[in-house]
Amino acid sequence: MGTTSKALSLLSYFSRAQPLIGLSDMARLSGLNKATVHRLMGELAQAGFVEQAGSGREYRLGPAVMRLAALREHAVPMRDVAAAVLRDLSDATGETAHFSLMQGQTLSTVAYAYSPLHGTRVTMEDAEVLMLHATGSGLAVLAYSPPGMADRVLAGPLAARTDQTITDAARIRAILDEIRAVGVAESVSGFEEDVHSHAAPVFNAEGVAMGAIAVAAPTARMDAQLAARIRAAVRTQALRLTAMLGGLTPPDYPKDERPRDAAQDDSRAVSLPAKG
Amino acid sequence: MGTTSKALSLLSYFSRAQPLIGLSDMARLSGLNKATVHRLMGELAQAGFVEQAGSGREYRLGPAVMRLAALREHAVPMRDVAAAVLRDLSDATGETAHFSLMQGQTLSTVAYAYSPLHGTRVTMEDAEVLMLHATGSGLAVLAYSPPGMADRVLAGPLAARTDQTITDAARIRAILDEIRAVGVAESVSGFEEDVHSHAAPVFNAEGVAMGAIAVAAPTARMDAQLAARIRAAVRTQALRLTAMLGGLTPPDYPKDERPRDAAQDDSRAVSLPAKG
DNA sequence: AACCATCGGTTCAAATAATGAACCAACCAC
DNA sequence: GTGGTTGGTTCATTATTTGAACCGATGGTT
Repeated sequence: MGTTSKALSLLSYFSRAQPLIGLSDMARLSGLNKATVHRLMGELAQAGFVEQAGSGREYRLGPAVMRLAALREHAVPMRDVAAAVLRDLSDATGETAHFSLMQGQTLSTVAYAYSPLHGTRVTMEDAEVLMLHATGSGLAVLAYSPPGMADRVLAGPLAARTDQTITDAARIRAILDEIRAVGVAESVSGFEEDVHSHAAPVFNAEGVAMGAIAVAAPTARMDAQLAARIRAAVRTQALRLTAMLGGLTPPDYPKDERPRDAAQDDSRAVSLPAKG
Repeated sequence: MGTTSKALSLLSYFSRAQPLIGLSDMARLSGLNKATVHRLMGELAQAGFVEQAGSGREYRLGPAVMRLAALREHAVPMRDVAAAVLRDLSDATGETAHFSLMQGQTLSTVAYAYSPLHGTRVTMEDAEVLMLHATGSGLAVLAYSPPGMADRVLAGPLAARTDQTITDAARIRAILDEIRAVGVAESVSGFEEDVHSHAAPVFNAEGVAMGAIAVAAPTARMDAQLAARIRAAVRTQALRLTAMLGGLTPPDYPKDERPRDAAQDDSRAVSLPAKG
């Protein structure tokens, strides 16, 4: 790993939960020597990527990222494009819609839209990181990533966010096959309790999944009818968003939703009917 | 300069005008060896800070900056805070208001607000870089930066954006003194033709200028009355924004707008009355 | 079709920058 | 005081970065 990668990796330790990180903490988190971290943070600070917070001498993300983000958004107005699609998607389903993008090894939320239809809804956080094996979006992306990708992720430790998170690699592999057969992924309470999400992949110009859009609904509200409506809508809108972002939906992506049995699995249901 | 700084400096060559940069171009722009640039861009790409655009193999800013920006904005909601202040400022003046922050050696626009009052208005670009010697905001910041700062900037080449840009270092030094006497900076057509801007510094917790807010109006609309209203408003709102961002307005900052002669300079007017 | 100037990308010995254990001084809780 | 922190520094050792030269491919010119 090059020095630059190390420096950039330091930035990834900042999160919503931990916006301020001290020198020693950063050294511990990254596993790098304190002197090394000090120098790297110094360089990052000089470039404005981090700054030292007023009171303590802890570091936080700096203003330079704001400038770069504005330029990125101007060059690739993904967020705006996605916002329009998400609005349609949440209108069509009456539930929360969100769009997440792969960045390195993680999936992070780019935009979301709520529906005013119900008083209760699934809420999202800006820039939330979604676990690949425990969310509908993550599974949708894994199903349509290069083979090595899923292998790498499933080889690593699979943390359980809830007691319904599936952490068995073999079972997940089977689920990925099922997703590929239908084009839509599903997760019930795998990431947050009482959240049932459906997701479909969004492809880049090479036909590889670069992210996913999803609809997240309270499990209490989910039934066969709503699920069918959501699957159809998320599928349609994913195709549309892929096109709008200049991506290419691969030829082997299922052409249209197949007829499904109305019967749902029990509460632990996560997979889609394997039916081919 | 460390390797990390070199890598980060590459990111600064992306701009609104040049969102896509090829390998050879980047090597030329940065003055680094092509092989070096290739490796650094590779590391930046791996971390998601840049990506290679679909068609050519040129680079552009990547999705990672979006995520970091969302976290930064969550930790330090400057943009939101500034947006409210700018709204008030543009309402009070009927003209375009904007807020810019120092990042390294340059001043870049963070947020702006338009007034619906007039059909013609000064328009802003996201993340625009403002020249320190040629804009009201830049002069306001220079006037309230550590002494070395102005020396460094004025020692370098002072480019003329328009034929009314002041490029004489001695003259600018005199103008900075005048700004310090009144607390508000002014620039007429120094950056864009037919734009008259007034600016006031925004201070950080150490009492050093970290940026400026400004009101930009078409020169055709500027008269003594409007100028007086703008000066008062930009001053008030700068004090307010400094407070809201946890900054400290230094004790020697002029307490209130002094009575001024109604007489304006001729068209080349840029300085404020030196009166002390 | 030959030519020339690009382009992005690669190679490898030489040069340079990164590294980390040990060491500060300052701060805080006890 | 004492012990365990903190952020920050030093410098000999080590490993990474560097850049001239070199690819093959592409695209325009003659």
